[in-house]
Amino acid sequence: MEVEHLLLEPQIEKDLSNNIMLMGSEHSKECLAIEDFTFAVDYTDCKADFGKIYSDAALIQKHEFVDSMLQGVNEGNLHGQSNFRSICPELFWDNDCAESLQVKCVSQNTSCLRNFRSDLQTKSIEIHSDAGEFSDLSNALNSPYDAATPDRDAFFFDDISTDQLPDVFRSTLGWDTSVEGKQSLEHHILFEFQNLTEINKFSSPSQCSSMPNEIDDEMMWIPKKLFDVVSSPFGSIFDTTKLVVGIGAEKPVHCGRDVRVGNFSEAHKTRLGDEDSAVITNKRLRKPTRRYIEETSDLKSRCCRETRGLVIQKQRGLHASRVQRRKNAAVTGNETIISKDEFLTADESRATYALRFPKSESRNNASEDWTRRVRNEKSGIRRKHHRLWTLPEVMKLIEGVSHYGVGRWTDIKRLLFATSAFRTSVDLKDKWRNLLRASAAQLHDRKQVGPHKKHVTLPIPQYVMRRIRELSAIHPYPRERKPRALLISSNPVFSRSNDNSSSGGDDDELTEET
DNA sequence: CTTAGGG
DNA sequence: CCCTAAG
Repeated sequence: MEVEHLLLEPQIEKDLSNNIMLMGSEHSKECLAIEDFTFAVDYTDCKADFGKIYSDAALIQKHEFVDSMLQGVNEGNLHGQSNFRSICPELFWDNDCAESLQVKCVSQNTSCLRNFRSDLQTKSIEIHSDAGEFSDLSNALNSPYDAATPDRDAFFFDDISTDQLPDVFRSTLGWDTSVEGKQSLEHHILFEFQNLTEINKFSSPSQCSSMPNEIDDEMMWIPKKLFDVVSSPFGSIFDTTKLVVGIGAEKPVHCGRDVRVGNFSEAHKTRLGDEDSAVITNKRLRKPTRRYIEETSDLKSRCCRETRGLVIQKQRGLHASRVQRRKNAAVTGNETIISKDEFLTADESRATYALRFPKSESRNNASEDWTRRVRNEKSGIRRKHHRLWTLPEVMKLIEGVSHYGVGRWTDIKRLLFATSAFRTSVDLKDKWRNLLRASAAQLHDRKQVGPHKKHVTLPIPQYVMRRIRELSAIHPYPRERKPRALLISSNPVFSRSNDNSSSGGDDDELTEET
């Protein structure tokens, strides 16, 4: 039943005008209001106010979109996908859990209204649109709109010093960045953070398993400019209506694993030889772990797709400074196994967008990063599957716990992490345990040590921490480590009352510890 | 197979 | 993140 209502047809249907109307300015408030404000309270008293940050952008984006749709309707010679998304950035739920309206910009000749994939809660239609006027996030952040909300970034980066930003980036997004400069980094983080959602969407196993490839082809083209800038503070995973609208691309970026690369093959064959790109070997250096095998087979079955891959040893982060990566050795996986398609994808993407998206290859095969290995490390036993938890994932986990309660990890995994093959239910459990510890430790830290503890780990926003604590009160973690004194003291007392005759004096030794 | 818990 | 006991 949980799933059933997710499969319901959204009200937004084939009628294009309805779609336009829905996104019109006069309806913006309804759009923002219909959602379940799970974090409404937090918004009001929290600095890291994503809602305020992004709601503005959302409105702007809606206006922009409507405008250009009305203006450039007849000029569409683009074949790109437009994604217009209005969701809460901290609620980057998988799209399985929400309805998505996808508006596609196609050429005039092929224009038609088409609704497919309704079984996936994704409404797709094709319209005319000239996306040339759309700006990407960088522009948006520097646009006149910025004046209205000059410091919306500041909400998020308030407490983060400049030299910590790279760490913040890495822990939030899961990979390193080479961007330098406070402003650039902040924008970069925000941008990548948003893009993350889009990637998750496209790596949905339901898509690859149930959708014909030819449709995937279209679905996977990511617009060159701004494909996911907008967010607004609404939505819980279970009743979120996402308006996914993006901007058409002149040159498509390939993203995700579920797509045919098409005629890129030749170009990539040559590219494979480039010293810059990668060294390819046919063998795997280590025997795969059990987990690796499981995940591989899991992916295989899910995607009904050939998974015969190449083993690619490649330097990640070609554009990042080595020094910086060395510092974060634990996260620096140099050995990556990805399928051929994915590699090609990444390469193409990097070649095209190296300047703007230095790490776009990481993002593009983010769904495959679970195959990453951590090499060397002082001969130490490294974790072969270390994949940092991103903030969106943490938010999903929290929402899952709030809906299911603690302990129903497989349920949470099924509904919220269905697209994340690398997150097992055990991982969710572990992460929750760690989150509890972190949230508890944070309280202590305030009183105790200095304010600067060096954000090596993901800087979880305060409101997230608060929510975790709320949940931990509602759903106490099973047997969360009691102080040892309690355990020791309780047992002897109990046994003494029942067992007077045999052991009288010995008990005192044990109970002394109280 | 899932969950809890130790490491 | 890994491993394993227990149900």
